[in-house]
Amino acid sequence: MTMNSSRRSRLAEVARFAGVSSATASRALTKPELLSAATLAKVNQAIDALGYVSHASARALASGRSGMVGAVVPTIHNAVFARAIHNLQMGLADGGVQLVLAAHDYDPAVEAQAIRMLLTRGVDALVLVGAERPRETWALLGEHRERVFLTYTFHKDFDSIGFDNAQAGYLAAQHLIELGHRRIGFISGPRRSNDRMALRLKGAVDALTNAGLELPRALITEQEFSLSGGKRGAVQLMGLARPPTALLASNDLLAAGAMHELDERGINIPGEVSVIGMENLDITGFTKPMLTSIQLPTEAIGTATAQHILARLRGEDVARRIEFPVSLVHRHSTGQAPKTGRSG
Amino acid sequence: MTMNSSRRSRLAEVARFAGVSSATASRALTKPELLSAATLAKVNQAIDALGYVSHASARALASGRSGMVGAVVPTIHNAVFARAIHNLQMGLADGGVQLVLAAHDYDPAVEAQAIRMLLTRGVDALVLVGAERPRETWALLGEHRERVFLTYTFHKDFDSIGFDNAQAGYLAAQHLIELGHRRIGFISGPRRSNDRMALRLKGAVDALTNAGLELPRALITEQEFSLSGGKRGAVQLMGLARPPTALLASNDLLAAGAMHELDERGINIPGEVSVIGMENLDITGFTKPMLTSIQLPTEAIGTATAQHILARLRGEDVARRIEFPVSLVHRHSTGQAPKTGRSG
DNA sequence: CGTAGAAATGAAAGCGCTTACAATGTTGGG
DNA sequence: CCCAACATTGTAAGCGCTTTCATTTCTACG
Repeated sequence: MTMNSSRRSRLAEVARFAGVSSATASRALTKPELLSAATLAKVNQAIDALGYVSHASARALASGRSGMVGAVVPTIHNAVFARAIHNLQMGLADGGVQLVLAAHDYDPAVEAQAIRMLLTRGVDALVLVGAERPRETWALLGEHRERVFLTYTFHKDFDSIGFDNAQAGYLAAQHLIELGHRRIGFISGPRRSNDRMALRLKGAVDALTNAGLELPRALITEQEFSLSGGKRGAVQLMGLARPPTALLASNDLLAAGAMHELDERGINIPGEVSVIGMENLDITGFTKPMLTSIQLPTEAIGTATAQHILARLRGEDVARRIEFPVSLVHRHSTGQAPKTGRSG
Repeated sequence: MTMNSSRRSRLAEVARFAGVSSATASRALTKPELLSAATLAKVNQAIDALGYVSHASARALASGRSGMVGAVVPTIHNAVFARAIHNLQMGLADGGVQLVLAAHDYDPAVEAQAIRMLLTRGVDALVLVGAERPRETWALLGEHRERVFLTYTFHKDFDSIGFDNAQAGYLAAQHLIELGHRRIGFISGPRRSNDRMALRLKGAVDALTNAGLELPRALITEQEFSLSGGKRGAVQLMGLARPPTALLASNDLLAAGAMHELDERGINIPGEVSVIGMENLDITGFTKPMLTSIQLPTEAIGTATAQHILARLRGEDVARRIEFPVSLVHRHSTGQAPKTGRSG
């Protein structure tokens, strides 16, 4: 029941109204369990009567805690991050913590700047994506070791929440290899400042190596994360003298874009060329044929990160590392490699 | 050049190091033009030497300005909002302002709560989407009239940045009408707490009315924003005794999902049924046939909102209302209505 | 009853910065 | 050479809250 209209009331006024000291009024907000039931009730009544709203900056200054968590992500256009951020924000909100968001579009300088800003801002925790960044940025982060949380990759010095990107690449390649494919084209997302991509590629290479195969440079193409990027990737790979019999894309959007191109060229999927993606987005059910993909725990990362941070802020002792599994979801875009390759 | 490792240094130390008062040191940060070049240089040198980083909460408390802008959006999964937020954040960052983000998943109670939290937080500006919310929430916003910025719709009492949603619906329907369609099915996104959807629908109805046509209830279906939602919408509408000859979806994802369903039913697009979407996303170029859509100024909204807020914070006098145009992008999913309807 | 120890409350000192207001130094016209 | 007017810098009072430490009030037990 807000009464006074203009000036926001102070805690001191609440205290006076309730007939207690401002220390007690403050405790009603932060540590109610320290007060007797009667006092607490009086203060809360005063708060209602005056329509009191606490002043976040003042609290932050006095307590040293800001009640905010910062997150610096490459972009929120990518569904992977959109999901994770969404869950992160929702989870934090449940704990009364606000999310300050910054994106950097894969530019390390912008990321560094954002990190600096958020640290200045005094966020209680800082969520970052990946582990690839310039030495100076790491140095800065090192000074705030206990507030920094890494996602999508692991790092021994920081709390990390993620999954095994290499394993994701491995599973995808393994699947294709088992289907008899020997020449596999890899459509990667931007690899600059993006260790996840490098790891997925590495996993695929490992699988191939284990099978006595190779992934020549020519069969790797790097494209921006989009349908168009996937299309361009397919154009490039299928334009080779000896095109691959399978396309491994490091996300579903790229895979769907590639399928579009194959379709336009009249190439049968998976009869002539198999395609596999990653992330297991909605779109996998809407391609023709439906897209085989690697399920990544993107939502889980957001939720788990929120939980984890909240627990840490509460002072609980929690695991320094949370790893989620990845798995293959076999649909219809992958099949046996064609009997005879298109070339010698 | 950071020197002292542990304790973060204070402005007072900088002042001492530079041999000036702390007021002067402060001015070096906030109003450098008030200082003589020599003094400014001394202070900046001290700042470097001590690796000084200002304390945001302290500044906020003392100055009454937080350097943060809050945004409360329905969700960041929807590409429309993801884009706008991305641009908003980037634009604000250029002005040294941080973005605090909250999503509410179209739940008015959650939105109200988020608004309250952000206002408590003392954000310098608050960006909201749409104008449909409970009376109490409006009352709260009314108390902060000068900090609230509305996007995607207009409101006479608040600064607004958006476009004419009704016009978008009108254009789409008009296009179909001109192609001879008389029975148009409308696939809407969630309309609860979402005035944009209501407006788009209204625009379509207006266009139909102007042409002496109607949009019966049965031809309107409400689905969640996703490919699957679009598919379900098509299932529903095409399952009618007299199915429509055109589908108007209030976003491209819905339209693409609907096309998928039509395709599975062996219905030719646009020969038998035309489909039109809105937003003009990437995906319009990847459906078969390519999707006709209404171009919405989503990126512009983010960028413009950032500019606008920054200008306001600088105390500049700027327009209270910014409206961007929408336009039809004709591709291949819409065509002449079939000569003979499927029914009497 | 008296008293040790716990529970509840209060007094007051900041948290690190900004900003009126005051004080000092400069400049140029009369 | 004096003084108004301006340009710089300093003094000090907060901004609104939390929290340590001290004090008072209970509780329970001998």
